[in-house]
Amino acid sequence: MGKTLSIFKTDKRDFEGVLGSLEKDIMEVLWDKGEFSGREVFEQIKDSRDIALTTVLTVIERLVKKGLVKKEKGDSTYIYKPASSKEEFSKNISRDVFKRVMQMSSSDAVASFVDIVANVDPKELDRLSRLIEAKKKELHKGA
Amino acid sequence: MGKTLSIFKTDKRDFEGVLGSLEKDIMEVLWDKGEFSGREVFEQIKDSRDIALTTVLTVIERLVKKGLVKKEKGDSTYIYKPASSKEEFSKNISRDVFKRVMQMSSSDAVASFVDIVANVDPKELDRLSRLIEAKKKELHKGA
DNA sequence: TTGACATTCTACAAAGCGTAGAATATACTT
DNA sequence: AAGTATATTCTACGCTTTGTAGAATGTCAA
Repeated sequence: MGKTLSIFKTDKRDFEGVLGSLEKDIMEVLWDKGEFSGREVFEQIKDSRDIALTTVLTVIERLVKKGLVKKEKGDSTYIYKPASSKEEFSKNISRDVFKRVMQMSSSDAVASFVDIVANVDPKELDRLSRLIEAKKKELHKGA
Repeated sequence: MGKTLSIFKTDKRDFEGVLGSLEKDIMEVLWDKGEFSGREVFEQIKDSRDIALTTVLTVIERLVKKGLVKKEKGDSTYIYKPASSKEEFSKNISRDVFKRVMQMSSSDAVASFVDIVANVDPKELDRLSRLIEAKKKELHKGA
């Protein structure tokens, strides 16, 4: 099986084009520990990349502006926290992405999805079935 | 229900970040008719946007470089054709997107997917069930 | 006041896309 | 062959996003 198109700008980005690579690293740190000062984030990251403190701060501020990170006054420094858990974030992104892909072509999308699930995580197929059944019932009930 | 995050760069792009808006318009024209000269594409597009011929040509060339469009010598001009049908293209993109989202968090993704399908195109739920059953059998068979 | 650390500002480079004029090539017409 | 029209290619600019980071400014304690 050849690799699929490699046309994606998103190839070099994470979380479906929402985050750049440094942004993602920072979010991971924050998600991991819940909250951190700018310097602490820097300390966590500087081992894996050669980077300046101010670079990290700049990017954190951008994340704040984007609404992905909350900034709160701590004792002597500001502290930053993720605006939502990684799970919620992932879920939101999935929803968004799926919605758009479905609108592109729902039948193709559905077929592809099953293939991918089977490929990436076959165990999820059962869960998927159950979720569908549940959803159907919910719909019939006119929920 | 608020709208989901609006953080996506892809908000202003089409086909999941693969195409810009003009690129997309051009692909649509080509998908629609199968093939066209540069000028013809321009003719099709110029009504909906105020644009120069060379702009269209430039972008078509970029699409050629990306491998999305094929360029062939015609009689007096080159003609351009989509490298793949819109369906195939969509499918490839879906696969890619799904794969990445699944890798992000397969369980969250699966749950979101069912919601979205139910939302966007409930009829697809049944098809989805059938596809899953088929896939399961296929897997058991050790295909 | 002088550091030391925190925070903000300002700035640059690279990439991707929309944009399009300038330059060049090719061919048709007279 | 010269001239004109059309086709194709080149070159380039602006805007946006992200990574990058130094300079400037703020704050607090010794």
